[in-house]
Amino acid sequence: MNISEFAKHLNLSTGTVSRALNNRAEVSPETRQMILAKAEELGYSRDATARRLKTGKNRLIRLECLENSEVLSDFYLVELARAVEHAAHASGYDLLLRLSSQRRNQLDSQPVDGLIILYAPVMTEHDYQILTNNGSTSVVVISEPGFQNVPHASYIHIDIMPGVQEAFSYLASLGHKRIAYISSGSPGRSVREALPKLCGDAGLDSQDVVVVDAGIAVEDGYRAAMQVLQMPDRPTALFARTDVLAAGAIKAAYRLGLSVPKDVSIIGHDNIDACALIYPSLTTVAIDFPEAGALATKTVLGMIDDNCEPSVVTLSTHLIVRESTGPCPK
Amino acid sequence: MNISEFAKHLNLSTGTVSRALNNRAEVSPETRQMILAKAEELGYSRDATARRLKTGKNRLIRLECLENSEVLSDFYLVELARAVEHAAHASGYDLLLRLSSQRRNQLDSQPVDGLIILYAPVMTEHDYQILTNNGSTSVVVISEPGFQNVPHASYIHIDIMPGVQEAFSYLASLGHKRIAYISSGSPGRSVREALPKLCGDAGLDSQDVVVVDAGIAVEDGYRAAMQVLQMPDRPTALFARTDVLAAGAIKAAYRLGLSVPKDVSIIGHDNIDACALIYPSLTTVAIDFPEAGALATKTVLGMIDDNCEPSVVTLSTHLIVRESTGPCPK
DNA sequence: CTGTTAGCGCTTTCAC
DNA sequence: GTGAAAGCGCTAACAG
Repeated sequence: MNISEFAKHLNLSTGTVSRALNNRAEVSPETRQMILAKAEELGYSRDATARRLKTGKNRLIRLECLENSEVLSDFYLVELARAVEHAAHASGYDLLLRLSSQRRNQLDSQPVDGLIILYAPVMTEHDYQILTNNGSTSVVVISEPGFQNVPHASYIHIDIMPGVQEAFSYLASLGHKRIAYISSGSPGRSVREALPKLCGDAGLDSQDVVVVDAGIAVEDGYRAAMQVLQMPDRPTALFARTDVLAAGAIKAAYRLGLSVPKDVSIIGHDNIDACALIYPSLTTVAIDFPEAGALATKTVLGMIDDNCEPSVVTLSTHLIVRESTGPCPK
Repeated sequence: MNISEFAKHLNLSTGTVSRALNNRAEVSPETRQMILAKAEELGYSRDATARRLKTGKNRLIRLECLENSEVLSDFYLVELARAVEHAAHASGYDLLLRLSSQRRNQLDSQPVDGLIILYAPVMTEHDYQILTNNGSTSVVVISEPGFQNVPHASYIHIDIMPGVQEAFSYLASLGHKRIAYISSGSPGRSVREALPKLCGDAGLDSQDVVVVDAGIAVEDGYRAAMQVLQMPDRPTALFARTDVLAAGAIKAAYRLGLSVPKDVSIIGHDNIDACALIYPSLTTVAIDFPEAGALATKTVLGMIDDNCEPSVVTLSTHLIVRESTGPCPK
């Protein structure tokens, strides 16, 4: 049933029905009530497509998780998506999901009002024009600070440094001196570069801190830890860029007959839900993914509905101490 | 730019342009080439909303993950969603995601061509009419066998019994006799009911198998295992309905100073990605979520595009032996 | 092979 | 406070 059929049933014009359904003021309260009741009764609902065509508003945002980051992980996607979906639906927006970087047919791209991109690739002004349908789509990027790579976009920057600093200081407070940092590809550089300051503030000698590069898989963390834990003067604490790498490190420790945290302390990063599965429960630097998702959604909806200017918000991280860390062994 | 502006640029009619863009036969190859090239050059792309309104095809499917199941877990959602998204995009469909069961405004429901529902709730014919827009939306349900609760829907039934049988037989072959099954709410009943047969086929005495009910969280598995492992004649093997519960069971074993698998063997279920984080690597009954997702998508697209009749496909499971299981201790 | 045009279902301006 | 009608951008039927 379309609006004219429905209106005919009520002996009203499509205009009145439309106004009532849109909560316009110019329609009398009784008429509106009657229309609403009848709609419910007859099961009439407006065609969203036609509304979109007419109004130019899609009430649609897309969450885009590109596969080009060395820290992007399936493990926190649901947490993020849940927050985005919740916030979007609460504002009457529906959520499209794109997980793969498959080349899509530009000729047929689904028009959306807003775009939330996780770790956006570097983008030229021209790419941006295509992506945003000539600027008519608002975009917010969730990334680490410094990734200001999409023109006119808002950013939710997740600054991991506060949590990382906390972690180093915490390890220092436990008496650890020799520490290995297991990084995860290029984004790890920020920690590597900040190491002198990080160590200084923690009261550590940066000479005692070794940085090893790993990939993103558990096995990468396992291998990195295996290597580092078999060094002559092995570190007493391992700090990994992701919880996944930390899980690998724990496996390596076990394999070498080391006890965690008695022989070696291990700290992860991200506080993914799957942390709960690990034994011993993992001390980790927590990223608040639900907050990031909710904030990203709020930001993009603000740009869409209230014409907010692009903004940059930086989210912090903090250490959560659980059972995988302990005093430095003698 | 819309199609008439674009057509004007080329000194062609909108009809010709439309036909070219739709790969219709009646347009000359050169014209089509030229149109395609110009579209690329001028950055013209068709408005999907207008196409939808005209054609009645949304090229949209929705993945709906309702929060009403005791086995539904965030841990395999991404795997499933990835498969669905991949298959959908490959066929030119976009994917809407609904994770929460928030009451949505029926007056404004987003029209989709197809619906993939994970663990659908029981549904009356009337619910179905609303859900499917009077039957114009195809639906496929992913669930355990026996959940035929949506009228006219296709089903991807995941029959866990083959894998469960394998697991019991495998434990029997390792010499285990006293086994605890940690179930996860109501769906666990199927295993409880099948226990006599399961044990018979495995050569076990069902008297020796205890079933404990747990919830869905790691802590639930922990508590259940704690209880069971402190029984006078404690089981030598634990089999949990989900990997999450199994992870909890492993934690309990460790806490009690038991070694896995030397003192107690532990088997999980689902083979979620997060299994990789657990030590020792978890022997588990694998559900092929990517296959389920891909098949669900293929099925719903078949119903949409090729008018396929609703079908019921049953997917099986199988045991993956890793390191959390070993011979029964003396 | 190409051009012209009606109309998908809605919102919104303009009359009344 | 309500009705009539234009038109969003496209596709498809029809005409040539």
